[in-house]
Amino acid sequence: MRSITINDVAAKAGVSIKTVSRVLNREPNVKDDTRERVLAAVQELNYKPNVSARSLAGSRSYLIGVFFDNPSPAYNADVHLGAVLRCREAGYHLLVEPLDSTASDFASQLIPMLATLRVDGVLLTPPVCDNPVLLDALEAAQVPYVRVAPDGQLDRAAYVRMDDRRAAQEMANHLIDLGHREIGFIKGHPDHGASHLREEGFREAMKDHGVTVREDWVVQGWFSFQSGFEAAKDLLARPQRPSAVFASNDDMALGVIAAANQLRLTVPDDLSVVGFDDTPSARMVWPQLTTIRQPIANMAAAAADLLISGEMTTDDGAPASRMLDFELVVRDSTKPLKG
Amino acid sequence: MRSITINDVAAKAGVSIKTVSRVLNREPNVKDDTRERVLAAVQELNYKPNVSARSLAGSRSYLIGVFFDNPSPAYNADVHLGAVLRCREAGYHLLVEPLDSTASDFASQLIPMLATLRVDGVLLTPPVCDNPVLLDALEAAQVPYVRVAPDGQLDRAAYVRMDDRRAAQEMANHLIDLGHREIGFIKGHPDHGASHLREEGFREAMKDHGVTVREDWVVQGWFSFQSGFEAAKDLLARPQRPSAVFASNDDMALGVIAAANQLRLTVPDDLSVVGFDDTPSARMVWPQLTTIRQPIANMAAAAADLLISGEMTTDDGAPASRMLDFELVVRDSTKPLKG
DNA sequence: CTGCGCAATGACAACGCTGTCAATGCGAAC
DNA sequence: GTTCGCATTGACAGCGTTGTCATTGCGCAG
Repeated sequence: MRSITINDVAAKAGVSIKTVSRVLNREPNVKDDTRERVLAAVQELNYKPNVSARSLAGSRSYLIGVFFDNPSPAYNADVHLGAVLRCREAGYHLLVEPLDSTASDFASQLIPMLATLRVDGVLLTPPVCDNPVLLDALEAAQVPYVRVAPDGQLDRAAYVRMDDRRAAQEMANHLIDLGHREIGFIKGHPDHGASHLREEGFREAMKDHGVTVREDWVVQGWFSFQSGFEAAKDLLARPQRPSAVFASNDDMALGVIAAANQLRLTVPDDLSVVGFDDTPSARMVWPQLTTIRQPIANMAAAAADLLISGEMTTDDGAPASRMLDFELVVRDSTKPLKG
Repeated sequence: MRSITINDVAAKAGVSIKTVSRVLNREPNVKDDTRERVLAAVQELNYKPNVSARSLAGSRSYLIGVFFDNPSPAYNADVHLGAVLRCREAGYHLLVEPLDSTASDFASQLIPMLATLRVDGVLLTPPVCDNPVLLDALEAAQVPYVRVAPDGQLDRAAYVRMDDRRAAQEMANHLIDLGHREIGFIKGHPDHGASHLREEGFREAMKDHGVTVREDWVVQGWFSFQSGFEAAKDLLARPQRPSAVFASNDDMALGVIAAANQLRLTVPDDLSVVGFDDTPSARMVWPQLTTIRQPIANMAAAAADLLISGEMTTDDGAPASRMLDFELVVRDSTKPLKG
């Protein structure tokens, strides 16, 4: 099956291949008349340019890499989906590259890969988006990259994120609006910037409503089910216990629900529980979890956008960035405090 | 950053570029001496061939596509991971292509994509691996493909799978070994071949041990949490209820646990529950779920292997296939029947 | 009517590799 | 010593596109 080349199109449209190339690449200086004739031929022959030839001849590869080392498959899947969809619109394709950032030869594995592929850019998701070794390597290889939900070094490169702080604030407001005052909080992994933002948001909401945070009800967690389970068993076994628990992510919130079940507490009657992330598991329990939906796919799409359009810096030279909206998803794990 | 080309290597090794190419592609008729000299130069310069140039000049693209339309992100992630790892070893890269098989222009979207990319092969996962439109399109475009865990039409093309039937049998054996005789079964989505295999395995194990299957305890589910939840609420509310429930997948098993919790039944004390798949959520509940771990990543790796090696048919012309081992994962949701 | 300037188009090399085929080297057979 | 055959190597032409630069066409000022 010999496939259709630019020559076939050129012949059919009665122009040179270069003119076809110009039309395809939206270059200026083509008469409208000619352009239409070419497009018609393209359509009729169902011509699709050969990516390999394009990238060999030109500067772009029409390939975007996604690097990740995230334990949550749901997160990765959302990133892929969002990015793929946007890429497809622009004729790009997505190359996925799981990374093992714990490996010592991590970076030395990477650079050759970049050299082989000549991707037009890469999309970095947590936690690799905050790996300085990786960022250095990318910059050294002059590969453009956009970070999704980075923790810090925001002035280093373009990024897309959501407002964790304000989301946590809204979540806390939700609990307070339901009448809760005795609210426990389970912190996330201290190495994750989001942990701190979420805690800050929680504290801010409490302060705004003049509710005191009981520090002995603020306990450390590690973003894992197990850590949430144990933190909750500790918290809920005390003589005085909160009427609501705000876990910094869903996995821990599920741990809280499991612990409550074990202690014969009914959620949400005896205890309201909220999480953060809206992972698939959040709906795999009863009661289904009230949580914050991160716009992961949209963030990835926005990141792909920046990469494809090349708008990696603002006019004044600072890294471009996008802040996307989250969504408070109220389900069955929260309930107004009984009179 | 001009990158290193085959010319640089050839110059350094003092041979022609064609000889370098021979070494790199493991072609015969190169003196050991020469080969070593070339490899040394490759090593020293850290040369990596340009994929675009390779695929333009040669027949292979060193790209493998993964098509999927699976609602479970964890499943997809495992597939990607397994495939990527194997691909990387062989210098291949993975292109992910989520498909929307419900879209009407599904196939017409697809063919151009294949034409553009010239992938060396594609990996098909459920449910798209059983989509006849897709298979037809791939065959028409002469794109080799390997199916992971296909339902039927096994003589059509190469595939990799596990023994759902025997896995279900072992799972049932586990329950029977624990002393359970009153076992409920929640069927999976009737359109999925695995549903039937799992049910058969269950029935076979029961028969082997001379235990009668109570047909009123065999209820229909749809592989979703909700369907498991509702099936279990029905099943467990009856005057006579089973001492164990075998759900055809984890999502439904989690539904069973949730229903049990709601009915104030303690798992596993009052009821043993088992699932199938070992999804991440299986560990996000208490008690953690006894289940079957599918070798998803390994299946994907094996599929990539077949694609890369080109061993798509056996010597007698039949499609190649691989059957991989599963694993029974015993956790906390099963317990010996009391007295 | 001529000439200038810019828009529109095309010819051709280059991208980095592989496939084809010719050239060379070398040992064995005569 | 010659010749033949095969193992080894290299020269060169593509692969299908884009970049560069030359050429053509055309409207408008002089």
